[in-house]
Amino acid sequence: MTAHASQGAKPRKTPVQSRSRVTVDAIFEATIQVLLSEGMTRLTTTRVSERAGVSVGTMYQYFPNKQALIIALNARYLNALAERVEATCARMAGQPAAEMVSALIETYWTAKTERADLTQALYRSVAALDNNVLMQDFATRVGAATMSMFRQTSDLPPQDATEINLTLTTVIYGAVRNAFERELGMEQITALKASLIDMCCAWLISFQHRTQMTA
Amino acid sequence: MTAHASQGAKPRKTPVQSRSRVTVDAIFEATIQVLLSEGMTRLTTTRVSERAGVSVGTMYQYFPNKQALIIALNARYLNALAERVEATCARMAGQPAAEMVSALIETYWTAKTERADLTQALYRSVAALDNNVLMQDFATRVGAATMSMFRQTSDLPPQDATEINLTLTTVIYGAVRNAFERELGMEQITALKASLIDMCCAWLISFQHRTQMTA
DNA sequence: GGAGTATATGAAGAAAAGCTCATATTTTGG
DNA sequence: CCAAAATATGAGCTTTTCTTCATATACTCC
Repeated sequence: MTAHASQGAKPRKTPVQSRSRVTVDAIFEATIQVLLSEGMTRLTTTRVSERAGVSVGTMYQYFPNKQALIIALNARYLNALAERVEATCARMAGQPAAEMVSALIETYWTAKTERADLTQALYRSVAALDNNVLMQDFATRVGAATMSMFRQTSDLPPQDATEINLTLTTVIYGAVRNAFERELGMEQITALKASLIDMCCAWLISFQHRTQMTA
Repeated sequence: MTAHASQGAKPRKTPVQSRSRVTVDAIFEATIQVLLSEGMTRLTTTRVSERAGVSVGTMYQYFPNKQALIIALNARYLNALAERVEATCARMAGQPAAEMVSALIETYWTAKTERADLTQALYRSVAALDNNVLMQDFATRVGAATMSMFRQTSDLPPQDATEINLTLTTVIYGAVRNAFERELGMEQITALKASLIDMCCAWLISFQHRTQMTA
């Protein structure tokens, strides 16, 4: 992974001592705080390092530029999210499709809700990036996990897994994100989640009916 | 200066002569082009005015700052989109809910697909804005139109209109956006649209069943 | 303890972007 | 045709931001 480093997106140095690991963590934390309090446009290297309690030079020792910092932060977050989704997928293997959908939405929703402000801040920070391999990679990685899960339902033909996977993931990720962008009250959010689950399940059932007919 | 407009988001001057209207249009067009060719981070007042073939000063005569320009551009786009959705809603009043959903998705989808690159560029440009009343206003406006439409279905109880409206709009807008963010091939896009319509309809049917039972 | 490596510092140069204003040109209306 | 209003200009001032580098401090391990 040291080779192609497309746009200087790689860390300059990798921390080896414990204090530097602390430093890098502090920088990430500071980035989040600045993102939340000042917004993406006012996020500068100086502000971040100030907040982190380190000098600008230190920051540049680990991140070759601002973009790399944002990318790294998002990569970190997306990685954690992917791990959780993967865990859910593994856990639900072999279950009925409706259970899978429900668990998937629950996982995704919870991960986003835990820190709603951060979720939104990160959404915006990635959008500010011109290049966007991150989301693409995330989609591929998580797509593989859900795909393998849907192939192992107890109540759906495996040959439909591709269509099911594409549709469900698109709808779920999209709806969740949109739900966050509107600023809704708690009751609406909760109702929305329930409806989303219902909707996905209703579609799956209609799917089963169709395949039964053709069978 | 006039009364301190909220965040300087208002146009400084409103064009009255025809040549100035041409100028403003050119600025909007240039903004789009720069957005597409250079991306949001490299979009600067200088670059935009250069592309528009006017001087920077001229730009600042109509837009007090860069943010105002982006806001105005998006407002313009969202207004056009809202009008189309409103037209569809008006046209579909009294029809079966499934027809409504289908028409709504079709309208939204077409509007986005017509200029997919622009759609994506605008998504990013708004996201880069720290403050975001635009989307909120759009959601409210379009929400009113769809709400009124769903209240007039031939096959659904009007008291469920609120839940139906919130759920469907969230799912549709979210899914459409997500579909654009992944870079999918034509066949996948088409399949996705069909599935989305199916899914919404399946949910509506399940909804009808439930309300029939309680009735 | 000391040589060598890792990490931290922050003043300062360079680049970029935002924005203004004094001046010039065009249009309008009487 | 002329004065007032509208519109256009763009050099250049200001502010912000990025980034580097020479130097200093801390750690590791023999």
